This record gives sequence, structure tokens and C-alpha cells, in this order.
Amino acid sequence: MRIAEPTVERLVQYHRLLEQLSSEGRKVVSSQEIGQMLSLKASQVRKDLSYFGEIGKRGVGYHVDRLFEHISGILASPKKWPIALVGVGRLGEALLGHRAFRSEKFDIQALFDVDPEKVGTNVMGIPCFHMDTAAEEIRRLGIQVIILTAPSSVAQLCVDTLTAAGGIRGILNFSPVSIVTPPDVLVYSVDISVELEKLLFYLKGREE
Amino acid sequence: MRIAEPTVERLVQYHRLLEQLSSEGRKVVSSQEIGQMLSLKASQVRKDLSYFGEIGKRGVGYHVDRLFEHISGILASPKKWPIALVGVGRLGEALLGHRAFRSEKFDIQALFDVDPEKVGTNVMGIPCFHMDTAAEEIRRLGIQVIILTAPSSVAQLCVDTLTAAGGIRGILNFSPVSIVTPPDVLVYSVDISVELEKLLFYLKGREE
DNA sequence: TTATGTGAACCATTTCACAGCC
DNA sequence: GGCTGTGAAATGGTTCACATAA
Repeated sequence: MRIAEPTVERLVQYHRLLEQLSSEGRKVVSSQEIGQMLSLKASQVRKDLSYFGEIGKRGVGYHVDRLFEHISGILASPKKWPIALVGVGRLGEALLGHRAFRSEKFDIQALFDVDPEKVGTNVMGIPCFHMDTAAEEIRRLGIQVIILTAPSSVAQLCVDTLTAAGGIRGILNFSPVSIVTPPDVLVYSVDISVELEKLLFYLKGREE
Repeated sequence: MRIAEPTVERLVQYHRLLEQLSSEGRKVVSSQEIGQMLSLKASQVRKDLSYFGEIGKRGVGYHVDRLFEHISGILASPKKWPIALVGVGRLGEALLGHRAFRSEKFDIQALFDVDPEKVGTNVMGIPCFHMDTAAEEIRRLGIQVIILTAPSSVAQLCVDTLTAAGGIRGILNFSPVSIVTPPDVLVYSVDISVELEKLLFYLKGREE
């Protein structure tokens, strides 16, 4: 069964929350409590969790550690994905150092940039190569996923170069532009300023 | 009329695209072309744009500069929102330096952190204060919006302190945790790692 | 003839309401 | 009695299809 995107997103949230609850020694939690902590309806939580079999106990709730392991299994990766990050600017470096980007599911093996100050050095322990050599490095390392933090002006150019190398399966795009890829490349985007635009738009509406 | 969130998100995209098209000297564009460039259906583009009156010309398309100004008006802010950024780590600094965070719509007037290396200095020209003095600074400067880039572990604590100061209308949360606020505070979140999780989840599904 | 604007149909997601089990 | 699991209903958003205007 195809799992809807909003559901996957919430599964990640449940996973994080359960990790925290578990570390606090919590044993059991109800859909209502989860909902309160994540600002979701209890029925939403139950429906999400029910897609993967009956994991809760009626009249009791969900066993924290058991549910955590269960969701771990759903979100688990069959392998460690080989990733490259393209564009080692402030944002790229911030991501490299971010706790959320340390994971068992992937391994950032290469960085690409055009800045001579960075090419040839290691950043956070990862070697930085010149964009001109990206295609061969991608093939050599078997890179399958790209984190794109290059400036908007060159984002599409980078994507064209990288996908032409072959083997790229997915791109996580941080540039505030929409990029075009071959249909077999999955793209997800994080637009760091569009949420601020939305916030201000709806705040304006509240001011009257 | 209430405008749906996905529509506001796309309006921001149209706005960016039109700015670019205008700078390239483009005069007219059709819903079909806009759709192609942003990976949207033409009908979606037309519906979005029609919410705000008839702005296109039947048989012709949309006049680029006119549509750009039109959307500018829709997204316009009645004032420059006074903002503070909380948590001057790598991510916070990356945002401060990001082009997308320079805008007519707001003004980042204060930074808050607990690091003695940062408190009392200016970062990107903005003064950094200690979190302990946040409440008084927020009241003094009339801060209404918070960009939260503090570590997850203290995110909720920060939110409680900040909202208690009064006057806070909205929070843009970059911590990968869900935060709880009084109902009059609007919260939007940018989760920099959840999109990567989704990407890997669906890539796994494609591998078979 | 071409491309917009829009009601209606469609599809996806959320919420309800209650049966089922602990 | 309490809380999950789940069809059914409601809601929200997208796409279609065509009337309408340049």
C-alpha cells in the first residue's frame, strides 16, 4: 500500500517524540497524548499508526519502546545511501554540522564546490572536490543522492551536470527555485524562506 | 476569502519566477508555460491566479510585469515586521546571511543566545543579547516575530520565555521538534531533515 | 483560434463515530 | 470503562471541461 506523504511526515515526528519519551522512562502513551504533544487529532494518530498493523493495545494505549521500534522498522533504510552535498556555503556547512544530518541511513561522502579555498580541503571530515570533476567522482563513489545547497542562480546547471553523470536517484533541494530533472530522479525541496512568507501572509490577515 | 496554504506557497513561487522572467525581458507568459517551469498543471496555475480577480488576457496569457506587481500586492506586508532570531549557531548565522532573508517585509533587530562569546557582539550587524534579557529586549524593541534556531533540547523553554514577554504574534521554528504556544501565536515550521527522511523513504520503495 | 476563468467532478486526506478488544 | 482500529462521512484541494473573451 502506498503511504501518503503527510503520513510519512508524521511518522518521523512520532519517531522523534517516542525516542524522547523513551529516554524519559515513559512506558505507555495514548493516541490522545501523542496528539496533544504534536498538535494533532487523536484519530489522526490512530489512523496513521493503524496502516502498519495493530500495534496498540485497546483500553491501554501504545507501548513506547515497542512503537518506537515498529516505526524504526517502517522508516528503516535497506542500506546506507551514498550522498554528496553540492555548494559548501554557510547553509551547506550548517547542514553538515547539524545533528539531524547524522544518520545511520546515509553517508555524506563527497562535497562539491567551485571555490578554490574549499576544493582540495576537508570540511567536517568530508573531502571537497571541484564541480568540474563531479561527474567522475559521482561515478567513482556511486553517489545516489544529492543535497543541493548551491546558489539559486546555478542550481539548475548543477542538477543537469549531476544527473548527466548517471546513478542519481534523488535530490534534496535547498535552493529557493524549482528544478527540473529526469522523471526517474525524485526531488524533495526545503524552502527556508517560503514558510516565513506564509507566516507573514497569515499574520497580516490576523491584524485585520 | 480564506486562501489555502498550498496556494500561498505557489504564489511565492510565481512571484519569484516572474521576477526572473521580467529581468530576462519576457513580456507575456501563459499558465501552461508557468506550469512547465514549476512542475504544476496549467489549470492549477489559472485557479490560483483567478482567486484575486481576472488578471490575465484570454487568448493571450498573463502580462509578466503586471502579474508580478499584482502578486507583490497580494503578498505585500502592511509594515516591516520587527523580528528576533533566537539561537545564533551555524544554522542561525546561515539564515542571517541568506539572500532570502533580506526582505522589505521584516527587519531582524535582535539576536538572542547564551554563548558569552556571542552576547554583546554584533553578528551580521545585528546586536546579540543574552537569553536572560530576552523578555525586556522584546518589549523594548516591540518584537512580534521569532525565528527559532535554538537546539531542540531548549526550543520549548525558549518559546515559553519569549511568549511570556508578550507581543509575540508568530514563530518560525527550525528546530526538529514540535513546540506548544498560546493559541494567538501562529507557528510555522521548517524541518530541514524530515524532507530527507521522506526522500529516502520513497526511494526505498522505488528500489523494490 | 487561442488561452483564461470557473463550476462541477474528482481525488486525497482528515475527522467522526462506533464496534471490538483489553 | 477505556482506548484502539476502522469503515463511513466530511472536508479540502486538484483537475477537468467548457463557456467566455481577446
